Amino acid sequence: MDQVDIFKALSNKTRLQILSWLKDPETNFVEQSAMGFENGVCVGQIQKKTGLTQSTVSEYLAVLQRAGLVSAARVGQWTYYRRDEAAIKALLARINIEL
Amino acid sequence: MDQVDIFKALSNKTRLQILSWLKDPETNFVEQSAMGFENGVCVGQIQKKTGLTQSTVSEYLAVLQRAGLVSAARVGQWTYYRRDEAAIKALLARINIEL
DNA sequence: AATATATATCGGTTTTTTCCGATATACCTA
DNA sequence: TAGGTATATCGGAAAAAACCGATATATATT
Repeated sequence: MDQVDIFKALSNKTRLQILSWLKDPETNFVEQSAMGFENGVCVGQIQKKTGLTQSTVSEYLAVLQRAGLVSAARVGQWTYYRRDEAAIKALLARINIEL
Repeated sequence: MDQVDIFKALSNKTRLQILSWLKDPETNFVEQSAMGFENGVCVGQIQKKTGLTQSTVSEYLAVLQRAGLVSAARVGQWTYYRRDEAAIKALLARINIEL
């Protein structure tokens, strides 16, 4: 994934919000507390919070994943997304040098 | 200028290249060496290097400027653009915290 | 097997971005 | 003032992104 595509992934208000929410799932996705956040947050919870349709949010999560900013884990019928902190850190390091 | 718009400004290969070239004008814009780089690099030099049309490059520089990434200085018939290092630094600091 | 739930994918409409050529504006020089 | 050069702006065609609803797929449950 090249730099331009990473910036494109970040060029959308909703996607930036999702990334931000995923920094603190306990606070931002209270409904999921019962099942815990070990694997991240499932699509449905994120979708509800954005107010956009399921298909749109699914696509947005795919964009973030292709950019390497989040990772996905399928568990049963759910797909959980979480930030890929290592990748984000690496990206920041790179941007700090290159920009 | 909000975060999304800054990322949008960075979501284009040519604009990223321009930003990168402007880090080292002496190396990247040899033709302008005679007049020096005190005020930055003039549009024509940048345009030549991109291979795009004059109007496109002018618009791209305006996008970078609106994002606060470069500043412009008119001198005679020329407009010189240069990186706004302070703004870029501030942006990086913010991204490092918020992303 | 049948039904239900969660997510992904597909096809389409609308909006935005990319890039162009033509033209306008600003400045410089004779 | 007239003509030349540098840049900005305008109008538009083509490509990409932002969404959506409908449908497909995967898993779970009965």
